[in-house]
Amino acid sequence: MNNKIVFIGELEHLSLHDTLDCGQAFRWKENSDGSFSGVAFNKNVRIFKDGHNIYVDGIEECDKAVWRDYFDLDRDYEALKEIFKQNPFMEKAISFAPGIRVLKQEGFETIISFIISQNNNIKRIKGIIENLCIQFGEKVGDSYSFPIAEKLASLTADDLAPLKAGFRNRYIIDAATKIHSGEVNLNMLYTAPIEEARNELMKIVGIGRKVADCSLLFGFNRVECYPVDVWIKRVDAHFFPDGLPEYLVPEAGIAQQYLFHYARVCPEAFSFLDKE
DNA sequence: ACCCAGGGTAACT
DNA sequence: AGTTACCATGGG
Repeated sequence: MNNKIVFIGELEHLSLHDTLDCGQAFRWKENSDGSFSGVAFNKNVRIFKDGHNIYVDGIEECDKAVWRDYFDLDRDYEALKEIFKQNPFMEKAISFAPGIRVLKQEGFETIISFIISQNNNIKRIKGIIENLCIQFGEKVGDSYSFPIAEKLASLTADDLAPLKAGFRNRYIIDAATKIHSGEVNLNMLYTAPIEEARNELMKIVGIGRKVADCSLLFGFNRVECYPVDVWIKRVDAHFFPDGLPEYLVPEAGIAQQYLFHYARVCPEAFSFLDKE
């Protein structure tokens, strides 16, 4: 294997830690030196920063555009954050983890991952996905690729029993089957009107609005999607009872990721609730 | 023993 | 059309 280190881009305000471990991706592992290892686009890579420079170790020069896309490097997050900060709670959320960027991950992997995420916690989601890859993926370096739709479509729900994903097993199989057959068309999800895209994904048993929105946001770069999970429900109830302000709406999904991470990780976020 | 986790489905009013 | 039990599993 050609273990080449490729320069991806230069960006001061990108934190690999905040971005790769804020609950949008589940397969990255932090190394002791602060770099991250994992498998994406069928390659086992290591990502690290040197100063402001971002590097991916283990790819070819021609893959550079894919990885720039993965980190959404051509979007101006600093300008976005300035706009978002008009809201005081948003300002706190951004200050807590300013280096977050919303990734553009692989579509199929994202869909299956967020099916697994439902009524589940992040630690366990990671474990189930890792076992899914080991069991049904292909060996890539010293790790495993995410299984392709064709492979999962050839299985039954019972075949997934070792994953301990419980009631989600049949959802995974239904998704893989409909995607592999073309009954659910992933290509349209990038550009279709958002309601149509959501409905396309919701043809799959086990995908409702929330999982559809997470899939579209993290897997298809649909930044207008605002997935509402239990944490965002709390945020909305206390800080956006009348809906999101207009300046958050066009990229609501990006705002959502700052809010989600802050609400979930920082105990201070809802400390005002203790005053009762 | 009870409650919760990046929810969805089916079966109720 | 709006609620609610139930769905597997593991951790607090």
